[in-house]
Amino acid sequence: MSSLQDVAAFVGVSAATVSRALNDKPGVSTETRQRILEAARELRYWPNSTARSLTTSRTRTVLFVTHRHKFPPSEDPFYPQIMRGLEETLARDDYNVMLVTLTDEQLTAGPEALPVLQDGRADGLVLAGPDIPPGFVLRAAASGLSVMLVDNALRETQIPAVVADNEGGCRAATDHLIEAHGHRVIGLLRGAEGWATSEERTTGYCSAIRAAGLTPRVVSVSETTIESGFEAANQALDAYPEMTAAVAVNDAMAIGAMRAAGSRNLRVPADLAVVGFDNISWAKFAEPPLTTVNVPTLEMGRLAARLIVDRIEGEFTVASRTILTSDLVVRASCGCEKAAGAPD
Amino acid sequence: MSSLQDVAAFVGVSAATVSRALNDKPGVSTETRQRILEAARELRYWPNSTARSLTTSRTRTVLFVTHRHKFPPSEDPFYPQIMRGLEETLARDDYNVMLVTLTDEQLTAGPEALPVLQDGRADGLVLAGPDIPPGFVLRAAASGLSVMLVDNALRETQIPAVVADNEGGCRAATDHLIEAHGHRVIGLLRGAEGWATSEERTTGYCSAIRAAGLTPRVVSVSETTIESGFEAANQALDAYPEMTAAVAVNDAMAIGAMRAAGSRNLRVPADLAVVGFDNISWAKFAEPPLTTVNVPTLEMGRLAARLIVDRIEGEFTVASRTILTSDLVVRASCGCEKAAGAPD
DNA sequence: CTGTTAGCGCCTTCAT
DNA sequence: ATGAAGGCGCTAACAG
Repeated sequence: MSSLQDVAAFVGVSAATVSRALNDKPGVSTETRQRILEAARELRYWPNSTARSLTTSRTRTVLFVTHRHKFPPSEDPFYPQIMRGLEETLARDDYNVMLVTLTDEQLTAGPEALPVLQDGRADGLVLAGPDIPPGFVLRAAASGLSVMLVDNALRETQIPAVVADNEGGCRAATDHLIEAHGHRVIGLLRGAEGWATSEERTTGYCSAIRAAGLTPRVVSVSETTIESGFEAANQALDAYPEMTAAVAVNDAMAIGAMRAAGSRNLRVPADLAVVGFDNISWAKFAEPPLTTVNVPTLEMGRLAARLIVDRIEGEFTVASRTILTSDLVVRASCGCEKAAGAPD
Repeated sequence: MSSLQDVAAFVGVSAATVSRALNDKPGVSTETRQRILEAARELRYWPNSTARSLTTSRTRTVLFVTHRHKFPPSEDPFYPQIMRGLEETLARDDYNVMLVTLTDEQLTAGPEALPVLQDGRADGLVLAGPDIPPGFVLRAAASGLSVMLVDNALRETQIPAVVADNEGGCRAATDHLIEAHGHRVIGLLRGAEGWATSEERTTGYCSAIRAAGLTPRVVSVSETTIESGFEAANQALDAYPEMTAAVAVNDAMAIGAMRAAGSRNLRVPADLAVVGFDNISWAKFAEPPLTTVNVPTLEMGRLAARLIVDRIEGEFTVASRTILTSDLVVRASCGCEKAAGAPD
């Protein structure tokens, strides 16, 4: 590999001049600049990023940090998709993404204990997912690195975040069951308390329910998997026999709920309408196809990329919390018609 | 951030001694080593990875390179999962993974045109997916970086690869249709020619078919998506009206085939048995649940991690091609019984 | 406009 | 067992 020195020697100028020419800095005559560019091409010169980082103390690297179990999240490319959006957009600005998945222990030990966050390898962190402890986020932000949250938010802080409109999306889904299908007894199947997204979705459900003069019926279980959806639906059906519809806080739970209905010989949507949240990849292949709320994962990643680059490069950013709209995707599990046959 | 110098000054020794102590090199008395370690902890010292890389010319970074459309592959976390396995295992050896997704243009332009492959940012590349052009692979390997292939292989080269047993898996699937269910007219739905994995799966199908004294009936379409599976199945059903079973080279095509059957009022598996390949996450939620061949994606990533670290660190590695077994996952779409109800 | 000097933080001879 | 010196490849400050 040839170095800056090689190019300088080749052209017969100093290294400083080559550096200036290659970095589009002023102070080089058009002619020598030309000769330098040609020489660089000829010698197949590429600036060594390590050396550059050492002097500039910028790595043009962003860490995509998630809880290890989230990547891939049990069964769906939710976070991978965010990462892809991130990578795609960062690449345009010549930034790179590094994947960092953290165990529970590492998450509780905190950012100080992680070499990769301390050794100057990265300029910024994108912390993805509601299961990154607030303490971790705060201490990471205090460490001098630029920090962004995605699919998570810390109220009462200035840490910028990109989130889906969980509340609005869940309200829309619940409204749809009430208004388009006339349901009056609608359960909410949710996971553990404490995660921002779950709380927000619950709020959306409750607000739609209350606005229609109905009673909220919430069942909480400890996780948000297919299995726990199965369990939560059974609990709900036992507790509220007159229930005709269920809103699940995510698609995995919704799938579980549909399985639970099936195991009780209830037809979906005739006997029990079900809607989910996330619009994961296989929601459309569920039987019946799942009505759900879309979360624009790719967009979240893209936006996070722009925002973190702005922060790293010291640009002024106003918004500290960006909410992306989450639209209802109507399929068949809510009771709407849906042509079978060809894929959509 | 404190530097090596700071620690040295604090303890009252030279930087060289601190370096030796921290890197477990001989030539430091047990006592000073102790004092240095304590000082480092106290000052919250972390070696700066950039500076270290500059002197050692090692970055402890591996690039995970895929075609951009593969990540996430159309709808399933196949490559994300490989990447996760890679990351998980690399992390144990203090290596990091960077995600690089390449467009068609970048793939044809070749590795020389990609700064990230030329600027000394990484020690090695894991090239994932059959759609990385051979030329790209060869030139990457010639560039001095350590290279590994995953879910792809280049015959007649020494480039190490980790692949699933595509041939054996597809043979097993086809055998199952013949032996367990007595099918005699079995179609193969495949995508474009040229990709190693597709070719190998086709070979497995053909060998099973021939071993049973049957005739291969292959339908090739240009892609391997749900849509193209729909199309291929329709073509096959038109061409071979007596066909009672279909093997698809991947699960997406299998899902498409089941939809095609449905649109012709054929029941799966009664009128048309279908098996897929990959065991993607939603295969088990298909209706009926899809019988398919599992590909151990996590394991592929883990193994790739070990092998590339060995290569980077100059260890001797014998195998240039590692084949991981791919087992048949029997569900209902092949005609076997499968209890409905609770998730599996 | 161009060159010289210095230094980023670390590792590695070579001396002592 | 320890220290001094040099250099990895690049950028930045200061001269000219």
